Amino acid sequence: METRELVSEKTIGRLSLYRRLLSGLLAKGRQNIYSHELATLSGGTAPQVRRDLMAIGYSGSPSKGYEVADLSESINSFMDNPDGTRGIIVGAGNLGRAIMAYFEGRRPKLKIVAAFDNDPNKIGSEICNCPCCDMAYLKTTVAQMGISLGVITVPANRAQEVGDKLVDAGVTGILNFAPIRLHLPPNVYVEHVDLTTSMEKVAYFVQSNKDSDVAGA
Amino acid sequence: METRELVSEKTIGRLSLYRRLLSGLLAKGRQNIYSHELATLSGGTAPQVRRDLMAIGYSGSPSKGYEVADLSESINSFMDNPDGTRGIIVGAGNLGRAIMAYFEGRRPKLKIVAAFDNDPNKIGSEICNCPCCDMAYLKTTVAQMGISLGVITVPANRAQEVGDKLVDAGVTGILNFAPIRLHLPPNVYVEHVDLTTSMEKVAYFVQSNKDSDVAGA
DNA sequence: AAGAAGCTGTGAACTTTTTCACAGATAGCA
DNA sequence: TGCTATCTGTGAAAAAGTTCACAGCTTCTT
Repeated sequence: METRELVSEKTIGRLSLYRRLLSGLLAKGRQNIYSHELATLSGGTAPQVRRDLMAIGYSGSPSKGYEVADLSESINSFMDNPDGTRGIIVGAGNLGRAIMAYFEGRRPKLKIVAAFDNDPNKIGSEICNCPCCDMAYLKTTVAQMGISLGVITVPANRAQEVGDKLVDAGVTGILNFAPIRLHLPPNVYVEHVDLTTSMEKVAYFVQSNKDSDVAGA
Repeated sequence: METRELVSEKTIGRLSLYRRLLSGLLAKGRQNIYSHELATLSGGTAPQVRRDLMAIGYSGSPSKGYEVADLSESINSFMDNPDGTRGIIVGAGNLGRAIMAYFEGRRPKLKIVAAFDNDPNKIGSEICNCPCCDMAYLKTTVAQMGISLGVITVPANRAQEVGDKLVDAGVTGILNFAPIRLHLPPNVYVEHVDLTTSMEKVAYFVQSNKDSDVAGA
């Protein structure tokens, strides 16, 4: 009944990138684009782009390629919840506040509407146009505002507890920045953004470059 | 001559997680651990853990499993550059400063030693014990301090230019937080952390959960 | 001392993801 | 009109990553 579950996580990630690139092109007045051009912009390959668009049932035209505006709109309607998606963030420390600032106004259909923290100095203040609330109000806020997404930016030792509270409150998708893996029911989608691992991966591959002098472009 | 290039990027990522988990266990006085326990902690499977450790040539013992301290040390010596890895960050905005704070003192062999920005108000100041310098000094700093890693936290429209400057200065690994794909020579390792995509993926899978009520655990 | 239990290491099977390669389509041109 | 060039859509092949399943080892128990 739903084609949705059939589209892989990786494809979803790339579609998100494509539509962002397409927005940029659209702003520059670009009308059409070929798969190999989108591939270059997105750092992928042409067949991959075509496969990804095939996954959402989008068709281009031979020799004109894809229509930028139309494709962009198709990705939107495939990915966005028409009613919008509302999220909250738990942990209003440096990282939490930076992420709120980063996302503010980025997509019309996806908004962070409240922050939560347990620091009395933060509670009651406003961060990036969002109220910062006491954790005690998490469950009622989620229910009242129809929140489905939670962002976790608390320290590692509090992350599991916060994840449990979010799930208990009814959140079904979590973006976790804490450097541990959360244990949550399988119907909750969890995306781990592990900054330490990302950094250490780069450090590792830097080192291996150094060992073996690479020859040629 | 080097086993290093044979270990996949995914395995490196998991090793980074394993050693972090092992540090935690070590601090609690834990001595031994089985593959299935590490699997639970890391959100993977037991055979996967064993395969990953096989990749670095580490052997456990049947019925005792792996020695926590020894395994942790083995991963360190596999992943860390013995001379340490020094990095710089370009872009001292909200996100850049949050990331500096996040990494400060996290690993002895991996340090961010300087920040760069083009805002005159920031230049000359100190952020998380790092000097914030003018972009003009990037190249000489990289050379003088033996920097091999760069973190990009500038807006999308400046990211490619910053990437080019980093590579020109001699950096061979980049952690990019700007929401575009960088075009750089193939000998430079680039890790993209795309916060927008991560968020949009969660939003997408949240929505698809809602469509089809999941039955059972 | 011998059997039971439960682990690791790993070849082989399987699954997922990516890439290839080409039929079919469209537009431009002579 | 017919030829050429170049694109898309996609079956099939290849590659990458994961899981299975079991031989072999070690310890514990009786």
